[in-house]
Amino acid sequence: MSTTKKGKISTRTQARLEARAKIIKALAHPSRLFIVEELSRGARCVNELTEMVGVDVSTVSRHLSVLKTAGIVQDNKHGTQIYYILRIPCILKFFDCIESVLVANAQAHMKLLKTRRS
Amino acid sequence: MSTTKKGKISTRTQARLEARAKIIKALAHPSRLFIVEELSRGARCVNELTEMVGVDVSTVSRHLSVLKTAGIVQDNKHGTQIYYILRIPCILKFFDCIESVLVANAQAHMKLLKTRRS
DNA sequence: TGGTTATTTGGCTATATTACCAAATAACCA
DNA sequence: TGGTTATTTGGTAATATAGCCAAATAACCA
Repeated sequence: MSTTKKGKISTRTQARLEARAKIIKALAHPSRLFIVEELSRGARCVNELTEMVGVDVSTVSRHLSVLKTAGIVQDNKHGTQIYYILRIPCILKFFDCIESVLVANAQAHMKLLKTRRS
Repeated sequence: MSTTKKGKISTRTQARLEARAKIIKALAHPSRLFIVEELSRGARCVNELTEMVGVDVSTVSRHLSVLKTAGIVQDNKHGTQIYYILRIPCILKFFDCIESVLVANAQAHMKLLKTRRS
């Protein structure tokens, strides 16, 4: 038996955590969240996304590359355009959970305001 | 009606994306993922977590502060110790989705190896 | 009060991330 | 082939993040 039970993090666990963190980090940017949401509605090419996101096309390309490296999106060459699609649609459910953090934060904030008043 | 439908991102949407990204970013670190998982088993004080994570206590304290600012954990003073607890337990389900990205990545890798061989 | 333990914060360095512009590459059309 | 459009990549600057050590704070005990 190796080190488990309250001890330091095992190498195996460490690797698992790093792998997960990489994927989460790939999602941790407003523009990339937008891209993922948009792709959930269907394939989009770099140009289309660029117009919507409103930053330089090279920046959008880099964001897409981050998502692709993480395995979240996949590209599809079609003539001179490259269409991106979501590879893991379940990523969207994930957002519900994030939303619940936001709701809780908002509630806590309200409560704080009320307390202050009394 | 304001700008929706294919146009650039609205200010409102932008704000929503930024709020979400902040929370996701707070989770995007191996040590913080570990902390969240550990807290899902029950309250832990900074010292306990520090022993497990294996970095300086000041670093763990900073990680906890990131999670707290994001609204993911909550602290509970108890004598000279401060116990942290998960504020949003659903955060854990979230990991299943991340896991499915990892599985898909592994499968793609396998497939690639097979293709190379033929 | 003075000492001890738990935790946070300031200051610093190293590294990573994001954005832009300009240039390179790729695919198509005339 | 030369031109045009779509996309990626190199280079660079600004900012953010993660880690450590040392010092500050807080709570307890003798």
